This record gives sequence, C-alpha cells and structure tokens, in this order.
Amino acid sequence: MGHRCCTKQRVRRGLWSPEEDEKLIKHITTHGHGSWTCVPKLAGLQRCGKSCRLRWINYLRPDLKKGSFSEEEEQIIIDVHRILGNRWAVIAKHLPGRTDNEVKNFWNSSIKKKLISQGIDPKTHNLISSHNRDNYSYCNNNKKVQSKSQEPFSIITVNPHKRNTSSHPPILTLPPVSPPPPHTQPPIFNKTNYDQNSHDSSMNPSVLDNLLVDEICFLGGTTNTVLVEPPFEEAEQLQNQNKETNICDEVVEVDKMINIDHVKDGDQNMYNNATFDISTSSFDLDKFIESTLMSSTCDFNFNMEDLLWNF
DNA sequence: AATCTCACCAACCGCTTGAGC
DNA sequence: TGCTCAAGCGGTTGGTGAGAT
Repeated sequence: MGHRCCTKQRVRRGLWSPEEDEKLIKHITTHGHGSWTCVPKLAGLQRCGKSCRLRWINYLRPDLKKGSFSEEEEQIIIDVHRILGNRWAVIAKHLPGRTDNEVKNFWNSSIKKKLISQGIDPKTHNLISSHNRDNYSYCNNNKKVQSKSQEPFSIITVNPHKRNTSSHPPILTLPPVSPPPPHTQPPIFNKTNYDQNSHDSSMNPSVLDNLLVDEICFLGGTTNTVLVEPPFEEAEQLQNQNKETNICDEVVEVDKMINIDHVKDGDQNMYNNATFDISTSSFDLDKFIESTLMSSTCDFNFNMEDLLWNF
C-alpha cells in the first residue's frame, strides 16, 4: 500500500539509486522544490512527492551534517528530550545539520540503551525505581533479561508542560512549600493524595492528601525531578534483593545517592534555587525548571522560551 | 563456509495541522 | 463552516551489514 498520492501513479519505492539522487539534487538546486507533488514529474523521477521531500530533507540537503553524533550533541538531545519528550523535530532544531529522523534513530539505537544501562528510564528521565527495576534489568553483557508486568512507578515527575499524551508520565501537582535552609531536611509529605488523573500543573495541596510519601528529596544534576522513595531501610533491603537477582551494582548505588541523608551540597543549592512561596501559595515553575537546567554541568546554549513553550 | 542474530538507519505509513477556497 | 490538499511529524518497518555461532 502506497501513499494516497502514490496510488494514482506508478512510482518506484525502496532505496534511492545514485542516479535518482543526482536528478533530485539537480532539479532542486536549479529550480527549488516548489510544490513537492510536482517535483518528481519535473525532475524526471518515478517517485511520489512525499518520497522526494523525505529524501531531500533527510539525506540530500547540502547543509546536513554527516557522521556520528558528538558527545555534546548527545547531551543536548538528552536534556531537551527530558523536557519535550519524543518531539524529534523540535529536538533536531537544537542540532544544526541534524534531522528529526536522524535524532530519532540515534535515540532509539544508542541513547535509550545507554540511559537504561545507567538505571534511568528513557521515557521519564527518572531513576528507575526499586519496585520497577525488574522491567529494566540488564546483565553485565547489556542484554535485557526480563521485561514483564509493568508496575506503577514510585518516582513522580514534575512535568514542565501540560501536554497530555500517553508517552508522558502523569504530572504531579505539588503543594507550596518553603525551601529549607541549607543542610536541613527537605519537607516530608505524609498521607498525601496523588491524583493520577490530574494533569494540571497548578499547585494544589489537596491532591497529595492520601499518598503515603515517607521521604522526598531532590535529585541534583540536570534533572527536574522530585523523587519519592521508600525509607532507607527498605531501600537497603531492596538493594540486597537486587544483588541476589543479578542487577548491576551501578543501579543499586543510585538508591544510596538519592537518599535524604546523602543529599550533597549541590543538590541543596538546586533545591534552594527553585522558588516556593508558602505565603502566597504560588510556585514559579519557570524559575524552577530554569534553575534545575542551569545547574547542569553541560554548557549548551538554547533559548528557554523556544525550548519550552514554542509548541 | 554457512547460518543466525542483532543493530543501524533509510524509507514508509498514517495521522495531524494549517492554508486556501 | 466545511472541504480538500500539501506539508509536517512521529511511529514503524524492512533491508543491509557486521559479528557471533
């Protein structure tokens, strides 16, 4: 089954030959593409316009950057993906010379696996929770050994945008809290209710009424994530279980790192940079996102406005 | 040497969006 | 307002080559 346009005429499909490439390049460089539906006829190609467009955009365009992705490019993809999700076209705009298709392929073939091996959920960019870790269990040879029942995540994300799609985790609405002074314990929310259906990013204390959260802390680095983790004793038990079930130590170490007793100075700084205001019940989400991103060790340039709200 | 498995990536498919009428 | 069509986009497929058995 071809495209709608392809059913009307006999068109070639599959890989492009060098001759076809040459014809397309010659036509577009001399005449421009104009209407893509007219291109195949004018260029003397037995292809549909859609196929020509894709070939030009993804492969023949002279401004395309060839070769493998640099570490800097990889970091940009990860950071932008954390905020925007699978919006490959928008992500690609932050990488001159790269196409959405190329970024998507690189993500699926390389970055995704790398994140999973580091104990990070590539969809949410959260650490893979202790409860859910079986779904991401990898042996030392990096082969997935098990991927069965999908338990709910115990890690909850503060999502900076309101996009409501199945590919995004539910958005946690946080109550307004005051930032703790440095080296003191972040707030503990007890008996709080996390409304799974709420995708409103406004701050409403009532939504946390029934969810039992024993400890809550902020993870440092480039993430904008609130982690809800079991008590440390339970984490240690899980760690022992994990060792028995052959889960790599690298992932287990993360539990210790994020425990409230082990929050580093940098994490505290990031926490303090976020603006919580209990007196006015307001929460500056923009500032929060910006502060978390700017705490990144990666030094890349992009416009926050474009990045977050240009859709 | 033959076969199998896996990863990569170009291309396809179908849906959404927006412009023009 | 509703229809058509082109363009854009994200998910998926399938061909190919490299490495393993």
